[in-house]
Amino acid sequence: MKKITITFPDGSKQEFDSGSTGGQIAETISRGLAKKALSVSVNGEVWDLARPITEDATVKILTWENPEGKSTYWHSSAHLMAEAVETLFPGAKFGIGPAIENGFYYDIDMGEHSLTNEDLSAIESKMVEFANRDVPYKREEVPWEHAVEYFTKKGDQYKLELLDEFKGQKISMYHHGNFTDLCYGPHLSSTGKIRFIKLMSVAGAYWRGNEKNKMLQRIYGITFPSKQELDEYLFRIEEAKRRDHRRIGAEMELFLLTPKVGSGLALWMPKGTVIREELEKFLRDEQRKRGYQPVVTPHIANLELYKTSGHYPYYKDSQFAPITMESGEQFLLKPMNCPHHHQIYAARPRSYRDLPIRLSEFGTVYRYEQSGELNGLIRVRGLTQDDAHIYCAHDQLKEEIKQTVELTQFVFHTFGMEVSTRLSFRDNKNTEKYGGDMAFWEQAEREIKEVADEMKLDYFVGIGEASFYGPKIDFMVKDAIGRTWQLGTVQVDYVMPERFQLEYTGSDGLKHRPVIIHRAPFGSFERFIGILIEHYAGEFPLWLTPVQTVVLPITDAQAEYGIKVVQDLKNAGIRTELDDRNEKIGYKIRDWEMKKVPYMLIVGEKEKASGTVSVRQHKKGDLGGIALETFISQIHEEVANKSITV
RNA sequence: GCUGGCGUAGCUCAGCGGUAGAGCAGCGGUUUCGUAAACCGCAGGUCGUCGGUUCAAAUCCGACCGCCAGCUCCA
Repeated sequence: MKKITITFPDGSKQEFDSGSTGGQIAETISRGLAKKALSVSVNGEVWDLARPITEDATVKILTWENPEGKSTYWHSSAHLMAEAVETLFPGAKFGIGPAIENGFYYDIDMGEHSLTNEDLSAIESKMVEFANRDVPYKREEVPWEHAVEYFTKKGDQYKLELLDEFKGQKISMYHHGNFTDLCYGPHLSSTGKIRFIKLMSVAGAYWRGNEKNKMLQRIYGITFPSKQELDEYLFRIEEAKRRDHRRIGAEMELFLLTPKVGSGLALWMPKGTVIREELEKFLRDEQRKRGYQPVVTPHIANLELYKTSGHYPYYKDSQFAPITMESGEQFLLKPMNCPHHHQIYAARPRSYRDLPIRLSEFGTVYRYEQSGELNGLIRVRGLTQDDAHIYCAHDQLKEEIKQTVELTQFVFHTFGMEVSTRLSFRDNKNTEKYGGDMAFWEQAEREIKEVADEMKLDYFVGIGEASFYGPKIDFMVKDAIGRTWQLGTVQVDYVMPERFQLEYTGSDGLKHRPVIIHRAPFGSFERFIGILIEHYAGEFPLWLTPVQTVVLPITDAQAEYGIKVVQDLKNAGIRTELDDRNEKIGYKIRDWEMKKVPYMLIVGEKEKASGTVSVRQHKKGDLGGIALETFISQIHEEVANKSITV
């Protein structure tokens, strides 16, 4: 019998009979591992445990602890779900059914039938029943014609369409129970490993992600080997719901979205405005330190300006229609601040001595986002960017990029958010999406990568994520419950200087083109505050929170003292309210606890007599009595430090 | 924009062919109270809008509007 050498992740090697399977190899390592094994990585490719290995290979047994193992588990779950659907709805036609980050889905053409929640429960029960039969998943490799014949007979046009791409190749099919699917694999050894099943939702999805294609019904589900993990997952979903900025925003009266004003047009209420202004102040101060010059520009501009920039034709569909005057002049509600800033740059001849010029503006822009895209503050139609444009000479570019990256990182760290970095480059296969000379693009991408390397950023590259005028560095932040959001951006632009014929005179006396950096650490105040609300679950750090302290007199006898305390706090620049309602102290405490106010100052006879306040901290409880002046200086310190309480 | 689901009091929800309900919030009164809900009372809704079916529509049907989830898009 031929022998093969298997290399393990720790570098150790062992001989096996040729044709040994991943499952058998796992057995020789340990019983426990064999039991936990879901699939096996063979030379970096994920295989079924039952697939024979016939050549020397590097092998890693994959379990629930490995992303690839989870993926195998969920992919098999998708097949199990497909079997349940086919049993309950004969004639259903199947698109694709992959594992995703959290669980799996299957896109299904159900003909006229729309799936209901009852259907989902029925499918879920069927899945449990089928899983309990504990039948094996079997891989079979068949000639292409054979696969075509099978799906033709079954009438599954989607699978046939997929098969078109593999003409003449060997096709792998997977069988389990009464279900057969076209599939690369890999799969679990048997359905019995799938233990706890939850179908989450059903939604429409275009076949192959193309909106010209038919919309299929997509069922999302997730499965786990243990009840505990399922419960934890469901709990996380509840937690995300609890943090929903739309709910908290309404409860805390931060902002208002009403159809009476218009979809996606947020009104900032007094308390939300406090947060917004604190954020503005924070950034304004940081930018001033870094040599930015604030500018202000109007909300509309001549349409020609946006024809010059290229924004108008390119984003026509997502802009509010131009305003046409009787004279024939046309104006556009501004979708971008850049062309305005470019005009300020171009207002007079510039010397190399002036550069870099950093123009900043909290500029409000309007974009007609598709109705289905609107989402609370996260996606709106009127938004204010923390925008800036840096005009610099080419030899200043890398240093300027570095500074903007540093500013962005500083900003996110202030909020206690973990940042990861994506270099967003163009997709070479789809060049008509991008403006300008491709030589500039190559240069810009190279420079961005150099900066990222020099700064030792831990980055990944996103192909096809560039904007139409240049590559970007995008910052993805992780919030308090582990979700990632794309926020800040730094973009290098060689295109707009060309389009606007921007120039400066160099030390050589000749005209040169500047390079522009577009950057926005928050992105927009709307989106950023929406994310902050969810990140903090409405429990903002003291420097941001709309109401920092509330004074609670115990009875009317301390009302006057309460008023004095409130006034002292206000004089000290602390945002304070007085709760002199005729209610018991327990009631008031409960009320303000739910309003997430960081500090309650309870004043009774004792405090009145001694000129102190009894401090109760949100979620922490009674901290005891303290002199008012001491409390004020503690608050000042906490605000100045921008302490994070999460 | 597309597919599906949902629109009942400020909020959370019940009612699902036969005169619109509860809790919380609000307002009035009593109570003046020490660290997460005192008590009594009052008020509040053309049941998203418009049309249709019916003796009768919050309830059934249709269109529109809005919201939610997903898809597509995101300068």
